[in-house]
Amino acid sequence: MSEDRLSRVFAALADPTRRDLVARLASADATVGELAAPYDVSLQAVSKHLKVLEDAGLVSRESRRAPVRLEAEVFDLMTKWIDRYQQQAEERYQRLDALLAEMQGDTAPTRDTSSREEDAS
Amino acid sequence: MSEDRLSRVFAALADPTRRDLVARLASADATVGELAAPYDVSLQAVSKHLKVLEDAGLVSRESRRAPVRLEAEVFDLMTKWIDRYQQQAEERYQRLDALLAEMQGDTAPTRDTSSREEDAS
DNA sequence: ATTGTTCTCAACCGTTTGGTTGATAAAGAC
DNA sequence: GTCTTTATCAACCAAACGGTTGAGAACAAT
Repeated sequence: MSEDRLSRVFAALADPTRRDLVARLASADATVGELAAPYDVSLQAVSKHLKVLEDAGLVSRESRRAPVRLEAEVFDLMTKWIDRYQQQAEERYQRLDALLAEMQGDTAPTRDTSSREEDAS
Repeated sequence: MSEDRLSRVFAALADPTRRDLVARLASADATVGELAAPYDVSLQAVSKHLKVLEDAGLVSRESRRAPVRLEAEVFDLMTKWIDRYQQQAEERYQRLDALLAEMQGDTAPTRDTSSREEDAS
């Protein structure tokens, strides 16, 4: 289930350190050690963070000490989800605005396509 | 810090139930009770979920029993973050491709065309 | 004012998370 | 080979999470 995958992606990015790792990997691949250097947590902690990112599919490596690479395709998963509901919500607002405009400018509200919506009192 | 806000937004969306709530609110406002109905968890659990969404700024209400409304602007925060690094990563790939192309068309074949990474810095 | 209904608060419980330290595996360097 | 560096595994800990139940607050209705 890719639903579960979305959960993992969002959860992975909910941590500031992990978001920073992603941000840095966007400009250059880097080894675990290099990535860990700037933070004041242990290397093990960063290694764990990378595992979370890897399990979410946001990051990959060819071998143990190889540089970590950002997996940009996963971003599409998120944007697809976001865009869908953002668009849907915006359409609703537009419909609502149209309805209000109609009610105000004209006293013949006969056909309102958004009939299931309660009247915004 | 709006950095912290991003964390809250991503964390909020990391839960499938909360994503579903957002999905449903994208098509229509709804009260807590209405929102809770389809799930087999307690109303209190859903109320908690809504609080998480509210703290993240994803959702709002005018009063206690008023219908919950989706706050679409927050999506921009995410897409802005995502787009930035996605774009950055893509640019890197393009630069890398260009580099490889140059190296191949140019002098000695440096053999091993699949040695993609590093040295791009 | 009393009654219902709707929602939130509080306390609790098991699991997950982000961190630690210490030991161990794996890859390069000599 | 041996040694050193690099990264992971394992066990542990405190805090946060997602759920429960029970009590109480807030609002609508009579």
